[in-house]
Amino acid sequence: MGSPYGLELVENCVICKLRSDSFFCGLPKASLEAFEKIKFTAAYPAGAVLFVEGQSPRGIYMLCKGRVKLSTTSSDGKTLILKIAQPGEVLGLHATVSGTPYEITAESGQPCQLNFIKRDDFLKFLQQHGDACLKAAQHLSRDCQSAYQQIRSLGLSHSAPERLARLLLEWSVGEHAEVADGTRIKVALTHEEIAQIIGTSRETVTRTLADFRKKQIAILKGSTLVIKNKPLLERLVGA
Amino acid sequence: MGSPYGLELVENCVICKLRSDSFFCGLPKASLEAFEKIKFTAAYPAGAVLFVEGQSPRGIYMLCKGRVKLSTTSSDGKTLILKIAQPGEVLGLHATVSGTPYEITAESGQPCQLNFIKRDDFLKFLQQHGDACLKAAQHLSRDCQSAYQQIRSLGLSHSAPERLARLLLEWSVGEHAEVADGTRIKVALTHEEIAQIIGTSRETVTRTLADFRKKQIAILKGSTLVIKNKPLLERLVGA
DNA sequence: GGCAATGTGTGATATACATCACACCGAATC
DNA sequence: GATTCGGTGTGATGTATATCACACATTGCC
Repeated sequence: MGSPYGLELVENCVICKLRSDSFFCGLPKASLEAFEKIKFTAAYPAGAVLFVEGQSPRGIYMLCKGRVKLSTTSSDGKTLILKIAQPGEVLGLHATVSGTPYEITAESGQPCQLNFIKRDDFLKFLQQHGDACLKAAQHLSRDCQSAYQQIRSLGLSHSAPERLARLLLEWSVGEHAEVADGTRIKVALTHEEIAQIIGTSRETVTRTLADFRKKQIAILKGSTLVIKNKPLLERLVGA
Repeated sequence: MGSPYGLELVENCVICKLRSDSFFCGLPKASLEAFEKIKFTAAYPAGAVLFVEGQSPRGIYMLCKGRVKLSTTSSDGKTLILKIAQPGEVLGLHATVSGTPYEITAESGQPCQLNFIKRDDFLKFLQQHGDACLKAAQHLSRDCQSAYQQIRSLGLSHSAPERLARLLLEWSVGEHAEVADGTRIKVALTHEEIAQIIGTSRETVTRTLADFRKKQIAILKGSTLVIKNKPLLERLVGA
């Protein structure tokens, strides 16, 4: 019973402590047991590539633990990050359901535990378990939503500061800690990666962050972000 | 038996000539009859607003006939067009499935026939008919895909000409006619609307089209687009 | 310790494009 | 036939930001 990449593997979904309602594992017992039968649990190191855009879909990956970077790259090497997937998200779902190639690339940002399910098995599973199929539809809806949100951010904002402000605000609704002088958030991203999320250059991110710091709006130091003046951020996005 | 807005309404899905596999109406008989029971067929004039971003979801609209413009608008009035929906597409599906507000606005570009289904009825329908639920998942997958495609276009391209070229190429894979001097395509969009699709200004679209015309790449005259040099267009997108 | 490798800070320069401004054109409408 | 009105063509101008170019900081590694 090893623990590869420092992860404690949980093989059995029924007794798994990572379970949450947003997971497929939130399913009733009958479906969960069927899920259990077709899944392959595996651990991946940081930097592992789960699938690459253009590949035909092998199946879905359910993220139990860790973070996975979803991105797309242009022919000239420019990269755009679509999102950083959190535990509970299902990766490769749209490609698997529609049967068309993955349009995005998935790469683990840190050691991860994932459940893989082969496409055929998964489609059969969806056909036989209506509740699971509905869950799948809900997952897809959420993917659509976050995609639309990013389209808004890229297409409707006039400036890089605006997009950065929008990103910081998005982060602030997730997990964070309220401290005396603002909201503290953990971000494990480089300026380069932030640039790839908001579709700008690394230098612009650095400069804009410097500007935010000078204006006491928000301070990013190492991997801790402190938002000091949320109202001002909200003004920046034109809300 | 009137024909509002010049449309011949088809009330019965089973005998409907508009049916195609991509529709919900491609379902087997049992499900189709259930669908039939809960749907409301209606016709809308050009310019009718089906739903507005921010509204909580009333239900889905299945587009039988006509074109519907899906867009999103920023607080300062700038509009971005996500897509022009074609017959067979289901509108408002993600919001209805996830129960979150519509993030987009749907407006008919011409007289349309639509089937409306109330959210409660639709969710019950999905629960009871696994095949329909799978279809819904497939629809959502396709929505995701087209959203990702637009994200790529907005985030990874370096210039407006590149994005316009990409759009023209997208159009050329749809319905079109091969003529002596190129590929002829119908587009019922103004420069303004094209600008809103590729996220640029109206003037830039006009100028870029003028440039394409001068270089004998593509000519847009009225509502007919003729692509004269497809390879060159492909070079522009960096393919 | 020294030495890569990786990330961050900052200036100078060039340029694509938004924006403003206005002329023009065709199609409705009266 | 005149007149509005929505759409198109085109010039002038300003600005945000990409890009290049380095210096500096931090980390891990031999």
